[in-house]
Amino acid sequence: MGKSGRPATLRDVAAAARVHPATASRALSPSTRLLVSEETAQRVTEAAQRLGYRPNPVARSLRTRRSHTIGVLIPDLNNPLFPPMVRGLEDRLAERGYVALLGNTDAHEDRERTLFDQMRARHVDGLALATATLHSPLLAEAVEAEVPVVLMNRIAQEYPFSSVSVDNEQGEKAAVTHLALLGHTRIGHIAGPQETSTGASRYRGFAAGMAAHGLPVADGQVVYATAYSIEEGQRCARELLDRDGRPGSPGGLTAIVAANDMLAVGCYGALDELGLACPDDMSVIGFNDMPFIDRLRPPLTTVRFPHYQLGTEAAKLLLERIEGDDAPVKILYLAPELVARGSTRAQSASGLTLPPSRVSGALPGER
Amino acid sequence: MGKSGRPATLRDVAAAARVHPATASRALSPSTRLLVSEETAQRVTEAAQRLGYRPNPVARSLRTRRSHTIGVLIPDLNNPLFPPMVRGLEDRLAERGYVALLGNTDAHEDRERTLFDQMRARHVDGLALATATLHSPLLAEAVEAEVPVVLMNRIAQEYPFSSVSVDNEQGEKAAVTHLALLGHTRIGHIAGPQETSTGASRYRGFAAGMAAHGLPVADGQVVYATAYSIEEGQRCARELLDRDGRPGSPGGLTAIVAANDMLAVGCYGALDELGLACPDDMSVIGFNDMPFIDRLRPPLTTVRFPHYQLGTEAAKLLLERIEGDDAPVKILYLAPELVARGSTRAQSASGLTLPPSRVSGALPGER
DNA sequence: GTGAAAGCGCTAACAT
DNA sequence: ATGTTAGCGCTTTCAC
Repeated sequence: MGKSGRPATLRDVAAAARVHPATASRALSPSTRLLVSEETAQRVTEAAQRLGYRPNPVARSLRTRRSHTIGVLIPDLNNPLFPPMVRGLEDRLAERGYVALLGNTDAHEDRERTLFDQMRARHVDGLALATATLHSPLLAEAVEAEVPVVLMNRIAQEYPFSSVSVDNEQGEKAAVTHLALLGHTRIGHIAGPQETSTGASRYRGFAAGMAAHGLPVADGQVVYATAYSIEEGQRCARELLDRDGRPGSPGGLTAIVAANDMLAVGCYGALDELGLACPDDMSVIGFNDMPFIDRLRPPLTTVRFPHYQLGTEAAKLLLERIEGDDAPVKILYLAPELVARGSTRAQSASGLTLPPSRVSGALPGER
Repeated sequence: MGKSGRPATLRDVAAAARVHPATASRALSPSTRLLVSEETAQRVTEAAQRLGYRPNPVARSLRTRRSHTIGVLIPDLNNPLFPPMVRGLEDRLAERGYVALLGNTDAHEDRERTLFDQMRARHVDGLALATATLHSPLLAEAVEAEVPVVLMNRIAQEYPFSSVSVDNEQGEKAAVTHLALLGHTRIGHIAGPQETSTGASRYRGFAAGMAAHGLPVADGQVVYATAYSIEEGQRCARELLDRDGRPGSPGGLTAIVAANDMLAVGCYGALDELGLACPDDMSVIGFNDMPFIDRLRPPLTTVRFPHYQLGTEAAKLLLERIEGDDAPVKILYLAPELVARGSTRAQSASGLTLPPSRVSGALPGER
């Protein structure tokens, strides 16, 4: 802060260093510093220091047409998946002098449109999109406006956008393998909403996993949730157990693969209602490894989803596109990781529960 | 978007409407629209529409020295308290055309300083601070720089800052009352870090509650956590139970009031270790009503903290100070609410557990 | 190596 | 009611 009260400008620094403002500008910008004699550069730097000069990013943006601002669109910050993702993104962006403008769409189409427009108006240098309902108009506009975009946990093949997602199919397949190695053969699936890419790909992973282990999937063995909520999980689990008979009864399920942790928590509720115990009567496995999910009784076995890294990687890809001259579009997949906890347990072929075994230790990527 | 490719500027609009740019500016700004004839205003608006004109907020900021941006400093977005708070803030700010710049300090002093400076450099119109380690230098600087500030869940009497917080003392007192009405008399407290305002005020609330019910507090009956973490909760609970003897033994505790939910979850862990059951052997009560805390076994009785409203109210107070000419500084307290769940249960004077009773229904504000 | 001049897009004071 | 002028603070040609 200058003595004067109002913050020092480049002009003030130039005056103090007895040079032209343009020279001061050159001396202070790392990229142009070599255009200026070492001696004057020194003098300017020192003057800036003395006056507590801080460049005005607004003026700079006006001139350079770069705002050093990234728009981030997510459905809802309260969904526990997003805070770590956003932190990853912001941490990485901050390192490079960017800040994030966050918008919650609540999966509302017009809210999404409004936020998109507002961010464009604020001249964001790039966009990171994690919204579930991502409609082509937005993407097409982004292409036309040449705004760099990175997609988080979403893929849009038809657009030239980098994206980073977790390999959901592979993760859900690993979940099935985990159960299969524990001796389960009659495994149900609570699928996520099929219009979401996670719901669809995890369902594919489930089917692929079952097929890989030669396990049949009967009609009633999959129930589709209409939302990723505890209530839906409970409803679907109820339906699954009704249809296929309770565990213990012939042909009854012995395990449920839920498309995410919330649905798995719903399973716990349904099992409670029916007086069944997890994992004794039924093994349950989730997806995401949400915070505190390891504190439930029993601690939930789940497929960990590296949320924070999803954010940092997305930031990297986006910055590449923004700053690199010719960075290619990249489609990045992060490997999920099975986390075995107390909600899954070995099962004999006869339908009797076995004591916990070490067989699960053989799974790659497990901890 | 104009045909030309590059976005339309005010100049373009003015040209299209055959008026001077200044007139176009007046016609487009709600506050100055009355200075212009209805007819030309119409013409300008239409031209703007046609050209897809969007004002450049950067240029506007440079001119008006208002950025319509608010800096928000929190310790860590991953802490489940903050997402709802931030959403409340952002939702309210968005209504008024403001956006939030979010910064995570991780309770790191220099990180806080860096972020503070960056936000000042970006000319935020105001600051919302929820950082735990809030040092006077920052506050003093904010005063000097005349940046409006609102404190969230913090109070700094010595500064002219509005603040909104939950009445922690009152909330913790209600927790004690809940237990007292259930018949508990030997109640321990796991206090939060005493250098945080929440830790200190909840401790006061605990003491006040005990006093109000004529219950003595022996020396070993309070243990101080050094952090709001599950691990610390577990450590403290262990210590509490060691010191005062297990429940059942004469003089042993029958209930624990933890200064927040994380610490309460730690209690669950310690009870598990010792082979004790909650609520049969020991009642436990938390603070915050974190998401999913109602899904633990047993569901945690806790003091609900209206996080979202804390955010919305903070936004209101801040905008008042920014936009109002002479809005006074306000210190706002939000009332907490006791949420009775399965982790607390009635206790006879003799130390025997009674079946659940309805007595707790009498508590005001309970649900 | 440095200075001069111009301009990013907008708005506010002043003039008419 | 509208046009003129100027300038927010910075960077970037272009001269010298």
